[in-house]
Amino acid sequence: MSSTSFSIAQLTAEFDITPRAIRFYEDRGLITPGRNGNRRVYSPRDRVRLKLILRGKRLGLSLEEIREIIDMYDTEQDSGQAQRAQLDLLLDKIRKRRQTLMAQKQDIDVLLDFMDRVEVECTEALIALGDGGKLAVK
DNA sequence: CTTCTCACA
DNA sequence: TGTGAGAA
Repeated sequence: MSSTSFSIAQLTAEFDITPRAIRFYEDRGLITPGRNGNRRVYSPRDRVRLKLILRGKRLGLSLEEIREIIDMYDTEQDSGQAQRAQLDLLLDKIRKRRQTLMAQKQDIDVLLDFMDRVEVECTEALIALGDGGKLAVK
């Protein structure tokens, strides 16, 4: 049954990432696959964790933040409270991430406006120089 | 195919 | 946060 364990190649194919990225996550302590000799063996649980890692990345979370969250996923055997704690943490991460994004969006809008003004200034300066260079296309 | 290490943006 | 190279 290939359903009980996966090779690193199977995982890279399924999630479209490199073997090195997967080993990197392991190095960072996000996943701890077993070993068959020196080959890594990934359990269904490892696969789920990998999926969670990728989802966290999409949300723009750091590997450290992702680790905090999915580590609770294990502690959740006692369901209930732990489940709640994990969800609360993820919610908190998402809200902070949103704040950061909003601030960046604000900075971008300000920069875009500034560029509009500088562009106009440049164009006017060019015209003042005596010729609308661009417009005089032969 | 997979492993590891060193170096590097 | 990963990648590339090179050796085993």
